[in-house]
Amino acid sequence: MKKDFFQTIYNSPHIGKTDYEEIAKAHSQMDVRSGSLLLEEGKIASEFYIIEKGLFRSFVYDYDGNEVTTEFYGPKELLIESFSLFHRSPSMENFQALSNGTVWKIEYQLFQQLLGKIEGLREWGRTWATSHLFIIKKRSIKMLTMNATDRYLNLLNERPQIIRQVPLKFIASYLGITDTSLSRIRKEIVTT
Amino acid sequence: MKKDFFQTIYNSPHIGKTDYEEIAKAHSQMDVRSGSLLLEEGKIASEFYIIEKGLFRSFVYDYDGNEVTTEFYGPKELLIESFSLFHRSPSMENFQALSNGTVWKIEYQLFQQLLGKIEGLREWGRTWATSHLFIIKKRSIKMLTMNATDRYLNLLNERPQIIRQVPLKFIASYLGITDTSLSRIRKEIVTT
DNA sequence: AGTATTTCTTGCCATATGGAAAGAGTATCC
DNA sequence: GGATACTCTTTCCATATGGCAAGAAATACT
Repeated sequence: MKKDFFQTIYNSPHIGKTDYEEIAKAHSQMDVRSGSLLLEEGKIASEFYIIEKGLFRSFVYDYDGNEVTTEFYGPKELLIESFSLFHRSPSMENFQALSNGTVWKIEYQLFQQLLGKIEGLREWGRTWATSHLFIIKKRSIKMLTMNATDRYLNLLNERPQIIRQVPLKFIASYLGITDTSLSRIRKEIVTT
Repeated sequence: MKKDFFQTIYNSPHIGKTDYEEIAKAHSQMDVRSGSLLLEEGKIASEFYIIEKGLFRSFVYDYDGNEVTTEFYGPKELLIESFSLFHRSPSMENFQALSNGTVWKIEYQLFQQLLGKIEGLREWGRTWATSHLFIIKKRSIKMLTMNATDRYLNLLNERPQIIRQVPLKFIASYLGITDTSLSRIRKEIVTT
């Protein structure tokens, strides 16, 4: 059921049943084809997405114009560039579908209206923001303190399905190395 | 004037004069000696700080037990481990004074009360959270896309006073390299 | 099926960074 | 003023990672 899906996503003890119905109504379903972009660098995000089905990634361009994958996203995760969305400023990141999929989209204005009406949703937002901050901090610390092999093993452990479904070059740039190096690391691991 | 200070910190068009008086009253001044810790890993943050004077850093320990500096903080910046504070969970980070200084401290409970009373403060909080998220994302992208020399030059450009005042080993661990490497990089830059 | 495209691996060599240890320089303390 | 503890640089060598290019393997297209 549609309502249950949003209850899982916007999970908070202070959001009531009728609130979830209103939240559900504010989202619209959207099919996405593999490779398509849901947000492009430089544009202002006017909506965000909740993934129902499929695999996605966010990426930026480095100084040499190479794509650098910053995160992978799967079902029940949010595809949101919060700074661009809430500050109405150009996005730094790109969102791309890595497979065909289905997402639930919600417009900025509509979400702001819900935030104004539902205190529990504001609370959910604070929790999301602090948790997300925490996750990004942890990732950035890992980038600093672990070597490439350990980062790969860590990803393999935490998100095995990513490794299986995603082309090596995206995984490599996510780990901060070249696809050549990742290929060598894989070989090393297999033979160990 | 004390109130002006907090007006600069919690800057928001929707916070009134009397609100700022109440906010100012909720903070207490505290002198800090160089080297002392304001928060330790594993403890639950029960307060946060606004820096009036002095230089601070946050750091974590890597798998080998080495300290890794995650950020530097100067006057008018917040020393806050938001996840620990708002989720009442053990802190991942440590806060340390790198010089003698003065901070304004506010207790969790007191801040929660202010948040409950002042809508403008909640709005300020949302802005702070999204901006902070953005800053950390940018930093983590820099770690991925720039080499050590460029990261050093970038820091030198953005926060020259850090380079002048902070021991090289802290800067090195912030950049994700050893002090030996940073020393070599410095030499290379001077002769170029 | 057959061709084109993408993905992955491998080899060779260059460069960046690390680890350990020694020594020089600087600040601190009594 | 001298002892002590930091701080920073330097050297030697080891290891990790990158760049390029070729080829193999897998996948997509018609």
